[in-house]
Amino acid sequence: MVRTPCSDKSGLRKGTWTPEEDRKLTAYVTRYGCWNWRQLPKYAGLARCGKSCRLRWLNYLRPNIKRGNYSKEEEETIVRLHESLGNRWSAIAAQLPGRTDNEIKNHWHTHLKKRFMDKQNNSEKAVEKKEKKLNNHHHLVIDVPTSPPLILESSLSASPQPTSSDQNSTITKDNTVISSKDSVTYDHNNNNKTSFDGYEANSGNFWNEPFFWDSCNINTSVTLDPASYELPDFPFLDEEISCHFDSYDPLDGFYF
DNA sequence: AACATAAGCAACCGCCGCCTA
DNA sequence: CTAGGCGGCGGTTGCTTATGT
Repeated sequence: MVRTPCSDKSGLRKGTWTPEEDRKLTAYVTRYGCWNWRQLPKYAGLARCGKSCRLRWLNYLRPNIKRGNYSKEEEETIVRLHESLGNRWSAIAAQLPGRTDNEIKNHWHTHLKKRFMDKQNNSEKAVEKKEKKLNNHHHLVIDVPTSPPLILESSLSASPQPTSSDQNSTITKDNTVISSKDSVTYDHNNNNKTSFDGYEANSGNFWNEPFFWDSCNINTSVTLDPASYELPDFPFLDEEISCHFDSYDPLDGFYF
């Protein structure tokens, strides 16, 4: 799944995230939290808009993200919740730990919707049949179910196809996401190759100092364990701001 | 083998509601 | 009360890969 990297008029990058950008964002958010998404890319050395960073973190980089095939139970939950909540994907995602609203939305549109509609159609046809039959027998009152049954056939997950996420990336035991399909290669033995416009544009303050992973050992994959980083002090020694991060939630990876 | 079409999914866009000054 | 900033959300797009002809 590779999008051609591009940038908009303001010089902000768009499109697929590179491993380098992932590392920068992961390192920054795990260390300092998401105190302000709009400002964050500037401090993290990313030429991305805040929304893009937020989306990337929430959907792919944050810890405890569950990738890969959906279990039958998960699919049943999605269908059941969608019936009661509609397209409120965030509310549905809240009931499925590790799954993101975007992923659930995609899964619904590509897999579950069709099955659900088929079932609904079959159900409606069955009702029509029943209706016809009853009408033929001159019955006046017809009991029409308002919604199709939510029982999923066992065949739905009988031969699950690996998702592209499965095929293209793996998460190791230490929460390391390894992508084999990234369009941008990064030479970790030569960090100079990855000089970054947004980063270079700033000078004379914190962000024209060599970015912190230049001097720390980060392996070639995106590591999500904050403990594996050696990060610098908070970039701005403003007590007002840094006091917000005096506690760290290891589950969410945020400082509060 | 070459082309066309469908499927899958990461990422963007724009709207909305909340919060604060 | 109001306007602006921000985050969150859902719809949509566009690119790659898989499958069919």
